[in-house]
Amino acid sequence: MLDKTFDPQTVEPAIYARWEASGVFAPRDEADAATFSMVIPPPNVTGSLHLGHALNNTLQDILTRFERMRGKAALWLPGTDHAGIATQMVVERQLAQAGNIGRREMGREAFVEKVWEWKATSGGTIVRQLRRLGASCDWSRERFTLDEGLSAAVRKVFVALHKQKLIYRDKRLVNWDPFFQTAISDLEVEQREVEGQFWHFAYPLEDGSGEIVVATTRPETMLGDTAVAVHPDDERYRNLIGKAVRLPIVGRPIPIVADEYADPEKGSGAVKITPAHDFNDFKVGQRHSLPMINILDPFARLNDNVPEPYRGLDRFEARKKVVAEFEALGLLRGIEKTRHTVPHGDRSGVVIEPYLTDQWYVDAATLAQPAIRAVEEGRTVFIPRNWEKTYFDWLRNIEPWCVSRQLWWGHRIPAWYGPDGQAFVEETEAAARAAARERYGRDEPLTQDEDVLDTWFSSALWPFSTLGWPEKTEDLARFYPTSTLITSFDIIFFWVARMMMMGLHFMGEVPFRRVFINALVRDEKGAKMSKTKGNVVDPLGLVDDYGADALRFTLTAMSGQGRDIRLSRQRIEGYRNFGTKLWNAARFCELNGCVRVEGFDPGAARHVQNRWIRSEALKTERAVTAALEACAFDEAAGALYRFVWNVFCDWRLEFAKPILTGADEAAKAETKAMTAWVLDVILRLLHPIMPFMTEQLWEAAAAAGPPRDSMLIGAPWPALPESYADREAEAEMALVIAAISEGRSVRSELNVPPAARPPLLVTEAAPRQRAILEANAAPIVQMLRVSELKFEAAPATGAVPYIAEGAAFALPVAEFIDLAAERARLGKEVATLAADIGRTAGKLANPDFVARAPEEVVEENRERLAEAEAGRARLEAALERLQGVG
RNA sequence: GGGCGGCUAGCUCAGCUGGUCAGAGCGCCUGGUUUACACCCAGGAGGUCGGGGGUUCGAACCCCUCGCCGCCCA
Repeated sequence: MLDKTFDPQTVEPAIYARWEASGVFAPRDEADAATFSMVIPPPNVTGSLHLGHALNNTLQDILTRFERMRGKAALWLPGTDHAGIATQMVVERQLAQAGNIGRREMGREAFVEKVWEWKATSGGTIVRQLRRLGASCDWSRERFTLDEGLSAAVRKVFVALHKQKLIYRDKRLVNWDPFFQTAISDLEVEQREVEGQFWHFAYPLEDGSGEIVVATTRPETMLGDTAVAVHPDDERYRNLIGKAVRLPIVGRPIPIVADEYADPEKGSGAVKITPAHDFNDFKVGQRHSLPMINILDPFARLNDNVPEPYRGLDRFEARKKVVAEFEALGLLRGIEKTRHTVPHGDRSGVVIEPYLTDQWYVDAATLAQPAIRAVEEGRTVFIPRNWEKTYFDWLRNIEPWCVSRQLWWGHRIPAWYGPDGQAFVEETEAAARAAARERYGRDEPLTQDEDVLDTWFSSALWPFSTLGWPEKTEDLARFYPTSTLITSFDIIFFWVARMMMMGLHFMGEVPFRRVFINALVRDEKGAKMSKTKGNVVDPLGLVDDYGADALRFTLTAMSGQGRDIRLSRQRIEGYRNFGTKLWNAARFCELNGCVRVEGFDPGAARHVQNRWIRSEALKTERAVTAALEACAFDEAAGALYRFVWNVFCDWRLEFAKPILTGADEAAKAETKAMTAWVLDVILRLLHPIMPFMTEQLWEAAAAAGPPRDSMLIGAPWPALPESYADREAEAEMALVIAAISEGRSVRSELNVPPAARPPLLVTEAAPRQRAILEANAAPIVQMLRVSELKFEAAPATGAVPYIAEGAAFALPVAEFIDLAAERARLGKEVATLAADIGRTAGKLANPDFVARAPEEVVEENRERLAEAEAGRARLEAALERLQGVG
């Protein structure tokens, strides 16, 4: 016997444990089964579940469960990402809080050991949380980007790309994060618009013949200036090109060069050039072979390349001092307020410095070409398609990817340097030694590169490294390329594009056939959730309050493409109620003996209501299947919601009641069996979205009737035959439903007391309609709360007429009704019909419409007009009779 | 500056290839002891589909333009 309500708190974890123990999360072994595979976007080991994860993983789980039920060998491979900077930061902070010695004092080896300790105890919280959500991933294949196998893949890829000259070491400007003292990639830089100032500085010409004014938002960089640039066509400065200015404070003479980078329209038209600290200036410096003077240390303090009083100063201190000194020298020509964009580290939040260092780069432009083609040719498809544009834009303008990071937590770069600085890039130290011996003719001491690789470098290999590459594993052969990737738009560049590049390069095939980009979850006011704003909603709190099923259904129903999700508790409550509704429907079935019958053939049903609900179930199955195949998750949820609540509960079960209490034993037996069958179909169709409650109900229904072959998670998807469709039954029931609905409206609008039981008169009906109404008299009587169904003309006065599906009905309720109310109702009905008639007649009166519109549309309008006119005539007649009475 | 998305009932959103397309849920209002369900049932009110222009026999849907709002890139 089912409890009064579903109790997710206790039931869900127990069900999950049973699923997990049963081994059903692993792909089935059958060799000839079609495969479905998907890798999880690996969350950071430091992370905990937020709503974005909840949505993303719910959708993945839906697909996995769907395909598993369809009999495919379905693999959803989980894992986590070592998240270089983030993890290092977490552990450093923890060490500091515990009063421990810092990372640098501790040394690399000891620190990395601490991080592993941390990972063992606190890492992977999120993986446990995914279980609470119901994620049916194959935990036996769980991976971590720093696993031995994945590390081997990283080394192999790095070495191979190096030998192919697609990875190289170069001295270039990087985005330097002074907080972490590491280089970061372009993508990890956030451009923030801030209030700033332009300081106008005068640089005296060396020959004393005047000055040239430059403006800057970063005054301290002037200490590293090595030129002033003017536009070659700028008349004002033409005669100064080739001359020099004496750099104030520093005293260094620097040349005035002609370069188109200088914009005559901006400021004075002259621009100071600091090649070692600005990306544009760097290019100018290269064009004019200017010296590049690095004036910063890794902490963004000024180094020994600046005058003594500035050495060791923080960059912002130095800025103030430079401005003060210019002012003292009488060379400050003005200060102007401005809004400008300043690069900030996305993790550290500090201002990023362009910084000249040696780093490893991936030749992304070359690797991007096949990645672009694959999407152009549709070998990988984005859903929604619009995102392809974003993908192309980025890949077509891609810059070299700086992959080295000055961190300790990550994959150490497999490069060893000889005494002369020669790099030997090999998968192992032994191989590097061998290579060195070859070059030097003897063993020389080698030192390994101190740096590690960008975390995204290992994530880029995720779709094949997790399947065992570089080993030729069975999994790799079976599951690569993966079927679908479900992820969020914000990592199309970081991750999706890079997986495409690496997958194509090393596997020769795209890493996934489809990329579904899911929505962004916001708070109910539409704001992006962020820790700093404090509006982050913890999904597990919602799971505790409403159950995982309710949260999953909510996220799914709201996951429409191209729109953000604004999540509110009210909404979740609504879908929790939906679950309760289903639960109660199942209780009804149980209470009324709607038990599954061995060998029951829905196709052989005779009773119109059973043929009808079978036909409706078929439509729903088709809609849900098509929606899930197309990743239209919200449509699947919507179709199920409507079917369960508005068809099955609102109508089917109500129709069943008179049969179940009636005397027709054959109809009763058929109705019970059909009801149980439909409930089973519902449970199966709904299972991917609401796995817990459906599993529970599946088990409960197994108490009676034939035994179950498996848990619901392993049950086959209902692929119903087309022969279950029954247009005739649908049309019949449409009339019955309309007769009841319209009749209810009449009663309600005229305030007929609920207890009143007038007869329902059918005053006009086609012979077929008459037969249908006769056959369905029982449910109509019960659901419309009338005494009986009679086929006769309405009495001259006091019967309230209404129209449904072209048939005319009347309720003789004269004694209850307020004539004014009835007049108002009829008046309104007539007005509605008149408006419709006006619109339709107008169309038909238009010769262009009749001539140009398709014949079927014209015909449809003719029928519509005729029906509306007939209805209006009847209601007007009624209105007239009423006038007579009133 | 370039690109993308949004602007439909009080709120959150559906409306797929132009022709019952003006819808749903929540909220609101009115009824309800119909033995599955008040996390419910029945009924109802609410919108000139952001503004303007155009294409078309016909536009929430296509085109142009303007206006806000959000995001991405430079």
